[in-house]
Amino acid sequence: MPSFWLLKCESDVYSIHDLARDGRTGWDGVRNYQVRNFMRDAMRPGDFGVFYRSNAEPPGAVGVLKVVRAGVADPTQFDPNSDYHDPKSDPKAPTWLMCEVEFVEAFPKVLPLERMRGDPGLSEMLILKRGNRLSITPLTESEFSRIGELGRGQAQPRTPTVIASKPKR
DNA sequence: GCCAACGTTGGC
DNA sequence: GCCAACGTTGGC
Repeated sequence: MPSFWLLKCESDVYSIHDLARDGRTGWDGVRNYQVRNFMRDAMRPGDFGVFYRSNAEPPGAVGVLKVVRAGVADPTQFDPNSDYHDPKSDPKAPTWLMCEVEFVEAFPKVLPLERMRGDPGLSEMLILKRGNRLSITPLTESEFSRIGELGRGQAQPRTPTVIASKPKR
């Protein structure tokens, strides 16, 4: 039984189109202990994730990815030229982990954060809670599938919209 | 560019 | 181990 995740990335750093092009990438640069522990203790190959873009106009969900490896040592911590270099980290016991993900799909257009905020099925989603800044958060299966429906534009309206028109004479 | 929220750091 | 100061995130 897979788990489901929402992975945030600033869109000018790495986009869903970059992932579509690369096919597979290391989700590196995580420097938060809680998120590291998610990747170490709970994330497993075969899990699915929503790719979420932050610091973008509009912010929102842009596609789906699949976890192929989890809890892998993040090489950027040992790279003195990287913004994520951590000189205190011991190569024999790396402080920071990453996961590897592969492209699954890009939504035809971004599903804006604002749209997700308005959806009753997503009201408990952590990303919508005030002050939540974790770059990876768990999703329930129903949140994951709802985001997929909305993102693909296949969601049924809750109340059928009838366009009233005057009969032509 | 503002600012609320949160994590981290470091003096004591 | 407390907690003030500081840095970062990220929506708006």
